[in-house]
Amino acid sequence: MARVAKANADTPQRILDVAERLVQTRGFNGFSYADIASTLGITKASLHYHFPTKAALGHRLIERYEQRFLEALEAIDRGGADAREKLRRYAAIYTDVLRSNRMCLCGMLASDYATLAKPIKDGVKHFFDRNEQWLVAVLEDGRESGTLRFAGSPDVVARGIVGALEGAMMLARSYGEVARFEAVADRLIAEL
Amino acid sequence: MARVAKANADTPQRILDVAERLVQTRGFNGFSYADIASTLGITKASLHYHFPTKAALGHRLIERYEQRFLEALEAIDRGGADAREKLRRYAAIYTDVLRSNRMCLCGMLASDYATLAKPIKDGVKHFFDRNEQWLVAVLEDGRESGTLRFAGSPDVVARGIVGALEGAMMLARSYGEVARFEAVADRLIAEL
DNA sequence: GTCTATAGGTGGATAGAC
DNA sequence: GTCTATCCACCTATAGAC
Repeated sequence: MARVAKANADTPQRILDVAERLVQTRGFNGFSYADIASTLGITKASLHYHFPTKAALGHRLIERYEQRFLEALEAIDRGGADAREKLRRYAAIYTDVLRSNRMCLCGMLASDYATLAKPIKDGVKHFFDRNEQWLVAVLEDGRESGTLRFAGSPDVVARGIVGALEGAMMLARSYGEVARFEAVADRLIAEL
Repeated sequence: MARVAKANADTPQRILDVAERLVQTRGFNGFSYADIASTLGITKASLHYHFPTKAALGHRLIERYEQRFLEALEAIDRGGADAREKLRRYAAIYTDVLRSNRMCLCGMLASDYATLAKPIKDGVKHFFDRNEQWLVAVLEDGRESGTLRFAGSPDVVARGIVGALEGAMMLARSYGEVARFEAVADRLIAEL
């Protein structure tokens, strides 16, 4: 017989949910196990049972985030949109994150980079590598089909897009103005 | 009679120098008074004499950083270069910071934004406001003189430039590749 | 203006009962 | 798997001698 639905998801997932929000809003050095514990109503000791160290928690956080991000990119690919519309949907992922007053998890970790453990550093770079790869494919497709027009290598353009969206996101969040991000993102895509 | 030159600059400046580097590399929550003290060979108590609280130190840090940044912009204005060359020199400021393995101080503080005291938050926004104002003037001048060509309002373009440079800087620093930043910055300016 | 000493709190992390 | 209790290192900050 199927288990009766629990009111709460399993504890590791709930821990990751809270930790993810904290990293996205306060940075990796801006929260503690005590913050997560008090939010969930459990003790710090329980957290350490599921994630022995903060570095281990951070590593799992990044794995899950990338996994979900890649799934979102695959969903865009399955949508059958043209290259320009794919870029719009890519930017819309950022907009959605920003609407909840959060930064991109990896954008946040990129600024904390110097203080992070090696596996987390590698996770951050891997995330951005995958983003760039996806964008390069979209840009090449768009250029070939005549949907997009741009000078220079798709590689540099892709890096420019990721950087521009991450940067615009960080600034818009400081001002508390999502519209700031949207205006910049719209223009960025319109220029291609 | 002139004072004999001291081997060290006055203590407050030396404290600010060290703290600035720490914020630019590790973020505001990634360093402590102990880090500054050990670097300078003085005690934490002495630091508190010059800067009572960490927030006060951060506030002074941002004031000094903006002051120097504005001086650099004035130097560009005095150089008599055309609008495009002014943008190149603007980007070169970022490149120089990045070469010393640092992030922009305010870009770093923007990611720590949620954890900062109000005066520091205001300082961050003020810094970016001034950047945008300067860029808008350059963009308008470039458009009128025919040196630059771009669609949309100078305001949005200016915000796009600041965000793109800050974001590209943060990513390039994670990869430890200044060239990554330069390629993106060059293309950004070439597209105008 | 810099020191010693310390307060009072919080950080990540562990041992062992239940 | 969660708890109580605890460790110890570190945090920001202050008091008071020199």
